[in-house]
Amino acid sequence: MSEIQSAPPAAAIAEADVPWLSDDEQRAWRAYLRGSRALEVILDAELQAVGVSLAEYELLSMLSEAPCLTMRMSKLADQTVQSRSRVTHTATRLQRRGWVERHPAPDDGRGIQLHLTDDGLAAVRFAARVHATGVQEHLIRQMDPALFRSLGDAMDKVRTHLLGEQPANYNP
Amino acid sequence: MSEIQSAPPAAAIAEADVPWLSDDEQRAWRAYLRGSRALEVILDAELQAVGVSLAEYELLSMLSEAPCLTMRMSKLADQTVQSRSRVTHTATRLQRRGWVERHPAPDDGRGIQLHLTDDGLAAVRFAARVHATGVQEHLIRQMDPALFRSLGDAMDKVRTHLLGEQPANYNP
DNA sequence: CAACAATGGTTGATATTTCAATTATTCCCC
DNA sequence: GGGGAATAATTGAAATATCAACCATTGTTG
Repeated sequence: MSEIQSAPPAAAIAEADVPWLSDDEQRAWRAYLRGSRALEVILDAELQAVGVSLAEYELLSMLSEAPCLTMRMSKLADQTVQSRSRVTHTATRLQRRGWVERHPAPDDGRGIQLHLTDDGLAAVRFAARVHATGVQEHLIRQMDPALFRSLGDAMDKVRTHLLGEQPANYNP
Repeated sequence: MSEIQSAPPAAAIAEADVPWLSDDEQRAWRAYLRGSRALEVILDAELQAVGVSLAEYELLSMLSEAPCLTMRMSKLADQTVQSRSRVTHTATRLQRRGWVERHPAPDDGRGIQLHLTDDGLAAVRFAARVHATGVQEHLIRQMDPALFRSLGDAMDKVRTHLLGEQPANYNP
């Protein structure tokens, strides 16, 4: 984010051989940064109000959709774009609440399968309603469907670029 | 995020009186979640590599554009969508590095003006190049200009909804 | 002008995240 | 089959973020 635009220091202009952002790009990027931050803040707060953080919810939600309510730690980390370490810690906390269990992976001695318990399923079902409502209200309702589709397309390109080809709802 | 789609538990379907997400919405929302997370991760990592976190960079960058390189703590918090407490802590760390100074606000006895030092300005100028390059590479280059504009528009609507009317580059 | 609410900012305890090892297992390949 | 590289997950310490309580000042109201 260049400080050059609103207070151009003579020295800095000379070295403009790197792709600065144009005014329009700058504006769009700022809107993105602030909007996405605010969105995450409110969705997290709404979930916290019912006792789950957004990060926790994402894990639980992935699990709830997985076959047998079970998924490997590393896949969970990949799909939620969280570090392995973070998933480990979060899983430990969820386990303390009795929402998940750890089981050794049958096929790979190094692996752990995280399994959603009945209590966990109940919790995530409840949270899912809160979350879906929030997404509708704060994101989808704020624009017409075409624009929302564009948003999805745009972010899908970013996702693909950074994370590779798997589609948004890939499971195996 | 409803678990209903890929593993519909009979019980949950009955209580469908809340706005679940449609398949398309779900896909777009997932793309957004993962894409935005991945984007933040990489932009943060690129900045960390030159010694600044994204959160720190945002503060420094705002300061660098402000008149007299100076801004009130609370405005900084508002504009970066961070809590006041967080801004306080971050400012303290930046101060330890000699990048910002605190001065009492002339007009309001409660207020503090954060001022960017010369070292801070140098640091943010350097970081800005890294950041702008990352935004170009990972976001802008990944889509055609029209789509990027749509992205900006979409997030601007979200921002307005959640944060109010101020435009993305409002200063006073 | 006295009370009292609201604002601006800080503080410190607590919770979470990151980071750099560490362990165990599997994969590869000679 | 043995040795080393890669992968899966965990650990604990350090960095950072959140939360609630707090102090000082300002604004408001009667």
